[in-house]
Amino acid sequence: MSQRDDVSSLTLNRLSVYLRCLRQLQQDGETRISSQDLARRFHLSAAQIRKDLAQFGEFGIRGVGYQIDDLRRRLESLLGVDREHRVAIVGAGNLGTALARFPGFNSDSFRVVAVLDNDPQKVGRKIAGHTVCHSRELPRLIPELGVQIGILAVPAAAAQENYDALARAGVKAVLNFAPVQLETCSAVPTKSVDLMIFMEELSYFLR
Amino acid sequence: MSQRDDVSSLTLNRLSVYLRCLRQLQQDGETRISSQDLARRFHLSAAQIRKDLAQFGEFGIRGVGYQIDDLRRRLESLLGVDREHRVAIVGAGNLGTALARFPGFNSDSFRVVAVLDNDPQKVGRKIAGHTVCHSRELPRLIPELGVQIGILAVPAAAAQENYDALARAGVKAVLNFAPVQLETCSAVPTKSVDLMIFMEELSYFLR
DNA sequence: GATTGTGAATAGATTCACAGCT
DNA sequence: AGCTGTGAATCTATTCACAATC
Repeated sequence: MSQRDDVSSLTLNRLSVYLRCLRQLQQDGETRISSQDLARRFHLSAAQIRKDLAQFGEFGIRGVGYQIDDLRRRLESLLGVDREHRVAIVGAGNLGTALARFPGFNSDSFRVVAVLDNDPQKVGRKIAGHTVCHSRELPRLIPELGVQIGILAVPAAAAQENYDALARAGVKAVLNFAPVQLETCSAVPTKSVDLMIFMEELSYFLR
Repeated sequence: MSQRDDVSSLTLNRLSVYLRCLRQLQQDGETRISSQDLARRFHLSAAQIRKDLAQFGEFGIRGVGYQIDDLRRRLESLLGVDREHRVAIVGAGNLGTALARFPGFNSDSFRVVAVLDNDPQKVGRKIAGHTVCHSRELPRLIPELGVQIGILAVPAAAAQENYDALARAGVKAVLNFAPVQLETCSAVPTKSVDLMIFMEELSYFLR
């Protein structure tokens, strides 16, 4: 169970894809699969599957393939989704609200435990079972609720200060939806999701 | 104005970032900037800025730098965001609703012109000024409204069929939020945004 | 003197192809 | 016989460093 920190984001994202495929296969009643069949079935690359997995150990059986249940469990453990992570959503606008209701955020691996906003109008409202708290409570709530992951769903102008507040309060990772290049501290890994950039990429192909 | 189709996604995404930075600078009243200053100010790489831009022409002045207004316009034209693209959102759940209200989708470059759903409960409702139409109207509406970009905000199980319907109806690009590996036809470039994969990547760092 | 644009160098990711197990 | 795990080969992306230009 090697755990070097130099695993690329590309690899990690593919591991998530593999995990999803394995779950599907298991639902379909399969118990074993080869990298080749996995690749064929889900439009992936067999060599890449093997290389990706090889970074973390020898999970397969030569001449046979991978035991689906076993590999699934190993990937879950590797990605850390075999335990529950507590999530706080900062920003209770359209996006924050949609995220709070997102099924993936109320699953076995991720659980929203707080929704915050600095707009007095929104504080006190109920969203997906959570009463919106004022952002000023953030430094208290994060440690109190054991929040490990912060989700930034605030306007661009407010993103940096809220990132800083989350980092100071002790979250271990941040998912940012605001369209800014955050100045991140390396102790708090951050992933940015920027809709406008995706749209502009598509726009490039419309000519 | 070279327009080869072999520009990497990474490069395109950085062009979007540069564009955003230039707009900010222009708002701040700047008129000229060097790759070095741009890099310093927004935590980018000067050499990479120059290489990225060089793929499309010579936009700068040696010894001087880049004219902000000029470069901004060239990037806008390059990315195709100097014209309006019509957008249809398929799926009027939480996410579809949040997207319909997203300011970026009611801007100069992108305009939502239709929201569709196959749930009779949702058809007829108003979302951000749009009356939700039934998905069966899709083949008629897409050409009629001149929709170029389709946004998939439907459950995983419905994603492929709706992608196919959008492609058949003539959209030129698709942004997919459903957690599936779509089988895409190469004529309709597709970008997938998968929240669960982002979360699992962050989860990896929580140990 | 300053900065771009770019070939050459380096680093990183993917694919190939086969030795080594079962 | 069949499939994994992996070194070597290829392809892609980034960084370096400097000649060309203003």
